[in-house]
Amino acid sequence: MVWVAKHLLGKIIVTRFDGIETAARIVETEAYNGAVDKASHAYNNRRTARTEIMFSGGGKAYVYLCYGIHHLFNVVTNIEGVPHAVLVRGVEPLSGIEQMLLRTGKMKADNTLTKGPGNVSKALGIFTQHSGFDLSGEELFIADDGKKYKPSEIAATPRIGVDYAAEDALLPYRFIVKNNPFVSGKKIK
DNA sequence: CTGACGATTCACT
DNA sequence: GTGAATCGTCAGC
Repeated sequence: MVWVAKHLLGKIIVTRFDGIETAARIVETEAYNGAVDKASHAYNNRRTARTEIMFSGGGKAYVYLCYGIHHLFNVVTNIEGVPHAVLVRGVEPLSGIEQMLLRTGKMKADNTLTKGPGNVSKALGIFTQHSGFDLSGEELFIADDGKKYKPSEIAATPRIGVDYAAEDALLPYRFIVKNNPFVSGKKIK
């Protein structure tokens, strides 16, 4: 379901935790192609307590704690039993920016506020406890205001930070909005 | 139960 | 450019 990652560009992530609403438009995603993708946690249908959420069917959040510090937010995209997910790597703040500054401890709303998967989750207030949340619920969901990016505004590139996945790291499963300051990946790894 | 390590970020050289 | 921070998850004993 790689096309879903492309389709998610321009959609809006809305969170309503503790009565506070924040919203941000998705400008960068990465697809994780389940059983046949070495970069996926569910590679070879590896089924554990953590990856169980990806097997439970699409429309749910999968949040994973990485390096003991960063919470990475994914959207589960396939049918029950097929562990496909899309990682949100970059968003553009729309509302609740004051709250995002509070959560991240930043003073200014510059492009580092929601650039990179760890910052996205932090700014939106998403943590591992939200893993498994249904995205059609009231606290955490995907909205669509009709914004569409033209094909010429979108680029597909290899994924970032998954070099350990060998040849699968070269697959063009990362989708970005060209020239958007909230797209990550300036650094080379 | 124990040890190794990661879908990253940030401070420092 | 390099390396530390930091802890849940998973494989192995």
